[in-house]
Amino acid sequence: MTKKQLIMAKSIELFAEYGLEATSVQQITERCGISKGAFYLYFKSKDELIFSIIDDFMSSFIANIEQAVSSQEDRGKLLYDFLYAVFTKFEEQADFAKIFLKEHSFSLNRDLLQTLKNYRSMFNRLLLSVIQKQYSELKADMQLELFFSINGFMKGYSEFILVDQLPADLERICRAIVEKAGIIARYAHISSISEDYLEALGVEPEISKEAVITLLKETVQENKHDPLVCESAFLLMEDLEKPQLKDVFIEGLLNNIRKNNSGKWAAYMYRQYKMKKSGE
Amino acid sequence: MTKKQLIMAKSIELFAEYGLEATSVQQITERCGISKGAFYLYFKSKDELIFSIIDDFMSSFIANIEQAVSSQEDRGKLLYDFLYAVFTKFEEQADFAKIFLKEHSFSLNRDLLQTLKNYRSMFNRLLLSVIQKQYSELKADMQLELFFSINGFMKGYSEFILVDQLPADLERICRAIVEKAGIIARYAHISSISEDYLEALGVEPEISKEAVITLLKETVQENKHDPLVCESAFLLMEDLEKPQLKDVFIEGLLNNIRKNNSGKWAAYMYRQYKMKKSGE
DNA sequence: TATAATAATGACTAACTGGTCAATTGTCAA
DNA sequence: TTGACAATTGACCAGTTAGTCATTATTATA
Repeated sequence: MTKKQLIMAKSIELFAEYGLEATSVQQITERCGISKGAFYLYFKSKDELIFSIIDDFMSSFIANIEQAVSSQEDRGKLLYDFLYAVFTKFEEQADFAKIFLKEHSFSLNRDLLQTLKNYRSMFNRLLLSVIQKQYSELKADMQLELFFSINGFMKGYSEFILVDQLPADLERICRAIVEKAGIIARYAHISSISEDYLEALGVEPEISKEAVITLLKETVQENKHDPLVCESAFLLMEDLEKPQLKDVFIEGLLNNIRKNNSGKWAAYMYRQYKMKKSGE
Repeated sequence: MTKKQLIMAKSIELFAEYGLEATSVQQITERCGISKGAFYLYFKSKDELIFSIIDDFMSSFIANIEQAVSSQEDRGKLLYDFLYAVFTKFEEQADFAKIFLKEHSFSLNRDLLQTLKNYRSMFNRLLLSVIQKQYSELKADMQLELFFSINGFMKGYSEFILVDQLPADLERICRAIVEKAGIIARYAHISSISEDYLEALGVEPEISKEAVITLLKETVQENKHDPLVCESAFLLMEDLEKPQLKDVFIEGLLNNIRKNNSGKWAAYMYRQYKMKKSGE
């Protein structure tokens, strides 16, 4: 573990315990057993550290869910996989999830707020797409109802798992939520919120070709030793500049690079970029 | 508006915008147009201010809900009334609700945390009792499921109303939630969480006779001019010391004192105390 | 071993925090 | 107009914060 990773890991512990504001750089360096100066060798500021932590977690969070969902062929199991991916990650990274759950927006840097907003809308879009696939027979307004319901269930159970720290059977929780979603889809009729809100939910973030290439390059950096990943990434970059490969090949290449979080994230953003392109 | 109320009102605005920690006493006094010294004439410390704000809101919040629920004869409408009372209060006091929604626990005074926990469990008990009455045919484990579901719905919609600040039709939202609760009660079978958790949800706080009397005295203080309230409060105090009145009279006296928040709160705590007594 | 390059330190600064209190201002009865 | 009392002020204190930088320790290289 590099010193940078050490700082991030220990910071997450402290942030989860005391909060972002109330944790001082001093405390962080003490827990890491390094000097204050050393901290500033790895991060320009406390804000940058917070940004790194959130960005790190959220990108791998989104990428994980996306992978879980995209690898599920059976439409009837999509929501289950989605939920299971969410809760597993939450349980795995309980400390981070606590920060995320509790610290909503206050006193965060503007850029960070915007980034968080982007991630939230990515998450919303993922959940929405799951609902649209698994409950395709529903009208838009009732899909929105389902969205709110499932979101609520997730919030409630997250708090249960994280705050109360009680042992929970994730599979059972997911099955219970899926059951409830199913019966709501089947029997509910009253819509609570205008379906116009659907648009506001998952505002597409701007993704530039350059941003995707940067992500691919990072993936290459982190997988220097793995020729399969590197070659796949280079081919993908080429195809971004001059599209000629068939979709099936691209999907294969994307699967090749999904070896770690950085690769999963690059793959996710690649697809988003492509989808946006083809939509135009 | 007294200066104390002014400080509280302006503080709520600032806390909702920047958070409890990030708002300084300086900022508060500036917004109020008073000096720093003046602040400390009305509050011993910043902590005491925060405590006052939370205590003020929460006691009236709980008391309001309790009144709404206890005055509803039709069991089928209990949940609706409960939800409507919750959301109305949230919309009314959006700034406070934001604080409450966002600021979960970090770096708060121990006493304050305990107080918050007490209020939360009062809230939980209220919701549970509503569920137990309106869905009395359900087994305990499915009542717990309902509790989690409704809690989730409330969280989701609260965020929608407060954070996104969109115009919302409260009645429609409440009807939609009640419908979903009904559907879940009717068709759901998978329980996600052991029903043992029911006990942990609404741990009864300790209520002493003295505490209730103090509340009654405060009510008298705030309603000096109203002989009906004063007389009722005194009779209630007497009956606490030497119980002799029939329940129906006590209920009447309690209704008499429910003229303002302080009275509602005293009435709520009186009943809680009585219920605990009779349960022993 | 000697030298260059890199990593790490911790005393320091300037800004801000919650909280205090001697000094000032405002009020009102005599 | 005076004087007693209460209300109000803001300079001030001790403590903490994020962030800096001259100095020192460690490592790699020749």
